[in-house]
Amino acid sequence: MKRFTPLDQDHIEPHMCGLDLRLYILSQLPFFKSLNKDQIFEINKKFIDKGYQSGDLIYAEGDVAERLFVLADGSVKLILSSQQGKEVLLDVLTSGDFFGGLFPSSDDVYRESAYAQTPVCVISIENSEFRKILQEFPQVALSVMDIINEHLRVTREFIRLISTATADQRVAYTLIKLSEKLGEKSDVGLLIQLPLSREDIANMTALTTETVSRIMSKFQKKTLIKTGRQWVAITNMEGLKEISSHLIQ
Amino acid sequence: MKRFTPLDQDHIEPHMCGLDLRLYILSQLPFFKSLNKDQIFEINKKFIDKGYQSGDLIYAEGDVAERLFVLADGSVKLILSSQQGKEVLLDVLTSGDFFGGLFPSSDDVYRESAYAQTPVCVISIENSEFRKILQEFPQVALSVMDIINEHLRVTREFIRLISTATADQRVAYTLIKLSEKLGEKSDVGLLIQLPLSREDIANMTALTTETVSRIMSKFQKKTLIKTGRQWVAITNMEGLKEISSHLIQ
DNA sequence: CGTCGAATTGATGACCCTCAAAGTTAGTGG
DNA sequence: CCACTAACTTTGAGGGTCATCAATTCGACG
Repeated sequence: MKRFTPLDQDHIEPHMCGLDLRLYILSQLPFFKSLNKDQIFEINKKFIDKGYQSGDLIYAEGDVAERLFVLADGSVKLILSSQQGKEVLLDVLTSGDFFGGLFPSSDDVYRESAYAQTPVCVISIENSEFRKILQEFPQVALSVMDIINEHLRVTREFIRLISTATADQRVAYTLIKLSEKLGEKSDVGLLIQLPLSREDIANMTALTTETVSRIMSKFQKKTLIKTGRQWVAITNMEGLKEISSHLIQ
Repeated sequence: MKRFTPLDQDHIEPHMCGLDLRLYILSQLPFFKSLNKDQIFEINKKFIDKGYQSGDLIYAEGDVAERLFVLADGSVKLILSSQQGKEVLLDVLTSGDFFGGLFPSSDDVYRESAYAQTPVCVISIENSEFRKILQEFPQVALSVMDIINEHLRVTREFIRLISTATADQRVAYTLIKLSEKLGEKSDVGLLIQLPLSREDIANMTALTTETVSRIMSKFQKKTLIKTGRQWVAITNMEGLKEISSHLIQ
C-alpha cells in the first residue's frame, strides 16, 4: 500500500518573508498587544527578516547570543547536544514563538541550538535593542516574563514525565502535547502538522529510536494512532490519554 | 565510631523573623538593587513575614497562588509529586530566592509544593501587589525576568542530565551543583550545608534511594566524598568532575 | 527503477528497579 | 543515662525495561 505523506508541505516563497509578514507578526504577538500601531511600526524598523530551508542551523549553542528571534512562519526545533551524538529536543516552536538571546549581558551565549524543521521565516532584533523596548514598555516586559515563566512550568512538567513515567507513557504524553500545539483535523485523524521522525520523538522522550518505533507500532496496532514516515496522526485521543493517565494535569 | 552530623543546625529564633530581617533581605535582593532606601521601605510595608519549622508545608501544588514568597533564612525545597508516592525534587532554595505565585491571573494555582527543609523565615507579598511593583519599576521586572530565564536554562540543563547521563554521572553532577550553592569549607571537606537524605538525592536525579546509596558508598570508598546520615561533604572535587565529565559546561 | 534515509524487527544483555532484610543513627522518654 | 523506637541507610538477590547491535524492510524522490 502506497501512502503519501498527509502533511502540508507548502514551501515558503521568498516574497513571504518580508515587510508585510513582519508587521503582521509583530502586531499579533501577545507581548506586543499593549502597543499601538505607531509603536509597532517603530519597533518593526529594528527587526530584520530572514528565511531558512528545512534543516538549516539558525544558531548554535555556544555562539555569542547577539539576537532575539521571533518565528514568523514554519517550525523550529531547539536542541541540546551532548557528546557521542546524543541530542535532547527541548521544544518545537511555531509561529509567534520567540527564541534565542535574551540576556542581561551582551557577551552571553546561546544555551541551545536552533534548527529549521520546515522552511521558515524568522525575524530578529538585537538583544540590546529588545531590552530597550522592555524597559520602555513595562507591560511588554511583564508579558515576556509571563511567557518565560510558563516555559519554565512546562519544562518542569517535562522533568516529572521523564523522571517517573514509562516509555509508553512518555510517548503517549508527547504525542498529545504535540497535537495540542500542532494538531489539525484531517482524513487520517488529528494530524500533527510537522515533519517528525522517530528519532525526533526519541530525543523528546529520552528514549531510543528503536524503542519509539516499537511503541508506535504497538499504538498503531491498537488503532490509537496512524503513522508513517515523518508523520503521526492521532485517531483515538481517549486511548492515548488513558495510557498517559495521571500525567495529564 | 560515632560521628555527629557536621551540619550547622542553628534554629531560627522567633525574633529573627521580623521587621529588621525583612528590610535587610529586601534591600539585598538582586532585583531590588535599582531601588533606593525609601522605595524599599515603602515596598516593605506590603510584605509580611512568617516562620516555619523543618518539614512544614509552605504551600501545596494546586492551591490558589495568592502570594509570592522570598526566602529570608533557611532552605526550602520545591517538589512535584506524582501518583504512587513518587516525588521530583525540582530545586533547593536558599536565602534571597523567590518562589510561589507570579502569575498574570489571580486565579492561577501553584505548580509545585514548597516545604521547609530547615527552620525557615519567609517573607511574602500578594501576587497582585508584586505585579504592581514590576509595572512601576521596569528595571525590577527585567531583573526578575532574567532570573526566571536563568532558572529555565538550569532546568533544561537538568533535562540533558537525566536524558543522557548514567546514574554515577547524575549523582556526581548533582553533588557538585549542590556544593556550588550550599558548599562550606569544614574539617570533613566541602560540606553541603543542608540536611540531605539519600531519598532527596534520588528525587533530584530520577533514581531510587537504594541506587543512590550504592553509588554514594562507592564514591566514599574512592574517597571522593565523606557522607553520613543526612549530610554529604566533597573531599575530591576533581574526581567528581572527572565522573560527571562533559556534563559540566 | 534505483537509491538513500527512515523505520521495523529480533536477539542479547546491561543497568537500574523492586523487594526484602538487616544495620545504623538520632532522638525520646523512662 | 540508657534503652527504645522510628527513620535513615546499607546490602543482597532477582528480574524487568529499555539500550545496543545488527539485519531487513519500507517509502520518498530523483
